[in-house]
Amino acid sequence: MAEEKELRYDPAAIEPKWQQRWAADPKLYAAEPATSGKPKYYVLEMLPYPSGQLHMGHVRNYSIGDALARHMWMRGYNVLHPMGWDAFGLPAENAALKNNTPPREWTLSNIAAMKRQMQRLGLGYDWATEVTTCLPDYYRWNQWFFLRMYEKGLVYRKKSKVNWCPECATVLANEQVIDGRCWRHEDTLVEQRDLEQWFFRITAYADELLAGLDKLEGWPEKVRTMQRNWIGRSEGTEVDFTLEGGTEKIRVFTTRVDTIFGATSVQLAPQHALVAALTATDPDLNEKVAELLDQQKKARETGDLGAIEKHGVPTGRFAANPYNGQRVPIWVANYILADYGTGAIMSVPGHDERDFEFATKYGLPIVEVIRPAGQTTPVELPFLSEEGVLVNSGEYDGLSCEAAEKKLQEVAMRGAFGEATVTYRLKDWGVSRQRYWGTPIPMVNCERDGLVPVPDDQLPVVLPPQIEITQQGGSPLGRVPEFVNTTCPKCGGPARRETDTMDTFVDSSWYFYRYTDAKNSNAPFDPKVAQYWFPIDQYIGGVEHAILHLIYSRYWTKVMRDLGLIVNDEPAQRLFTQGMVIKDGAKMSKSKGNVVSPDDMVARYGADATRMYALFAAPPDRDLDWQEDGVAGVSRFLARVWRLVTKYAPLARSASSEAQNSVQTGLALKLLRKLHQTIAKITLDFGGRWHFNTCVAAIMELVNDLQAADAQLAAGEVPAPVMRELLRSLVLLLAPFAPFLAAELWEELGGDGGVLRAPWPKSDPGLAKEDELEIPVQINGKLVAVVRVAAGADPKTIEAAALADEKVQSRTAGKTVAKIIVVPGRAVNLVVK
RNA sequence: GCCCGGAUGGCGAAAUUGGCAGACGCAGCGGACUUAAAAUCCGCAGACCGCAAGGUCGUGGGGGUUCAAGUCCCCCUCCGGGCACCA
Repeated sequence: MAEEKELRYDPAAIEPKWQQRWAADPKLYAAEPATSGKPKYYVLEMLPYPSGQLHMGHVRNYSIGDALARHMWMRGYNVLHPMGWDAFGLPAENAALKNNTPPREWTLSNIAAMKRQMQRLGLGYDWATEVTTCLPDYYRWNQWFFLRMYEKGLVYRKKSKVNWCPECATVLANEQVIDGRCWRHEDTLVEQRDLEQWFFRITAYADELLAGLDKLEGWPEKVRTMQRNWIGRSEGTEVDFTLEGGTEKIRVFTTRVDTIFGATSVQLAPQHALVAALTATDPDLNEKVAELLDQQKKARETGDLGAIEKHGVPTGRFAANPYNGQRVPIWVANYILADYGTGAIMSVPGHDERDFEFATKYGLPIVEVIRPAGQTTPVELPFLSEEGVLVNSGEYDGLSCEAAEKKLQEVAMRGAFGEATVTYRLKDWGVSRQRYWGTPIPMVNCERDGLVPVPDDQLPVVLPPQIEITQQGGSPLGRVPEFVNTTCPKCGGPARRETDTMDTFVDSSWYFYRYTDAKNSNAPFDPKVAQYWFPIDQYIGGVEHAILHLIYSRYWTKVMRDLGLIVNDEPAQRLFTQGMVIKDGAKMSKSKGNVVSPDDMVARYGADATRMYALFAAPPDRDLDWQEDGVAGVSRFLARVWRLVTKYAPLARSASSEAQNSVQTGLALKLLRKLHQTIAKITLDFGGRWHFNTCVAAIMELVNDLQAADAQLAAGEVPAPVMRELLRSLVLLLAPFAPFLAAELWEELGGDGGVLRAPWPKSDPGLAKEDELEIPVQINGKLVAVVRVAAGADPKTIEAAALADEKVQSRTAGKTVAKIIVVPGRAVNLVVK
């Protein structure tokens, strides 16, 4: 009875046992110092928000990273594999409102719960380097960076139109507004408000952020494209049109200055500064402009700005084209964006689709100024190509578009009515949040000295621990007098602290540097240590961070480099974005009711089976369809491994020599060959392709082969040293995917030092090579037979073998073999007529 | 509209350079073991025709290149994601 029990694979017994043993060995997953002499490898999964529960997306993300980390440890690398918590943010305040729990308490207990889940999953993190962004020893460095950036002119304050989410009761960055809605509240329309805000000058690095993308070859093309679009660099020309009957200039931005002789109107955004002046005396016009503004606002709110119907009103005023003095009407239009370019455009209906649509609607003239080279008759309008020559453009006629652009820019510069410019879609990063649970901005406002930075020796500006969270608007910190009231660091007089906190994306912009030196209380990190570990060798996370986090952290890296803290230009060498976890055709979410709890899976099948299924069900970059039956299947497989290894472990342990020294023929050779093929396949995949689904499949094949030979193995047909190599290697191959079972079986096989420090098996190409091959024989491209030939057989031998085959002979009898194609090692094809 | 992915059995998927389509797993069917069941083990399994031997068709659709196409080229459809009056 006792024996029978022992033969059952019982993850509920094995896994907690190893979890405890690992917890008792804090050095196990710890990185070694730079002096270790080993090559370094920094593998990082994106740190989670401590919501309280891991979801399957986390499990998948961390299973990928942990498999890689374990593999690299076994390959002898000095591995840094840390974990932390993106612990500031609004949900903690919402929870405080709902449950009357302080945000700090709520957050820290969630962290404890999720950490337990991670440990139960057997994820190999070095908890000594854990980073929790809501603790003062971390966020003081956010403040420190803020001050350094302030000194460098990278932080500034201005009153501006900002995105306001009524639900969050705070400002949002542009990056946090999706289709006019809040990124956290899909149903909540974002409002525009005028507020004094702190900004990070990310646009100062726009060009470098863009250029750097070309060098990030280890990043998915998709992410690079998204960032390129987001930065939205556009080269063009700014040109001043002169207001008729006034001195004002109307500066327009265009990427097609070569078409300027075709401009038949100037279009202003409803918010354009000039509009108010032009409409001041005309209430009727004023009302119409208000309508345009309203349409634009509505379209922005519903997210389909692109589908807005174009409306415009003529102002009755005119402007002069600076190149030829031509008089064109000034309109106000709802499709002109105030915050892009100069908020004013020249309308060239002959060569711009939108302008064409607008001009057609309102009966404005449409003039041809570009024509395909060599064509003598007018071209059909609108003609949108940039390949052509100028017509109807006075002295510039006959120039190519490209040449005309250069020439016209020069003329504008000389005439001081315009210049070549670059415009970006990217805006500066607004970081002020009117929330409590975030990093206090380290500035004070003195009645005498104005804005004064908090000196370094007064950091951190600590968040008051006890605060009543209410739904009142405005910054909660503003209602805490003992926080607000302070003295001016400059004059010692009374002053008020800044009460806004920083966007939580500040926290995650540099957290991965802190891991390298997490306990440092004198600096954010030691530059020498960071230099050793950076850039991150492999960063793994969801594609949803392609713009927000991944652009901010690239920016931060460049700023830190210019502050002299680091030497790398980019944070991560390689980025991997894993697919989503799907169930029943939809992304797992509470609202869809299709959430599978990792805890349930672990309780039912164990951590190994849960993790291994997450790697087996699909390649990591694709979406994964969660099917619980599949987890059960992986669990059955692990049980099979367990029975097989425990059954033959005594035999393997009895081996007194290495497998190389024993005779390798028959079954032993066959199994060793399969083993070495499997090692080669998996090792190759870890090198970058990462199709862990096929790695697991390959291990299954190996186990199937061993299982099929069970009777012969039991009869002792395979010598002990070979069994030892087979089983040990099997366990080592399994170790990155099923760490608990591997640890247990490694011990069972008498392996010492723990499986994580055991060297990754090496494939012997001589052993892996087949000595006989099956070659498909086709006739006119159709498979008719398979012939066996020696591995190195020359084409003649293969051809002869193919022709000798019975089926081939019967198919070719009485016919002419016109041609024989032999691809050695691959195929034979007979062309028969 | 533009830019990325993707479409292969009942299901998740595999095929790394153009060379046996469907590895591996799930679900299914049959068998062994068992009084029985569970567990385990062995076997079958793309579709259609056929008792069988065997044959025909088959990787979203249409065309093409090639001795040979899931894979390369052209056109189209559908699904997922991103961007979108950005002048």
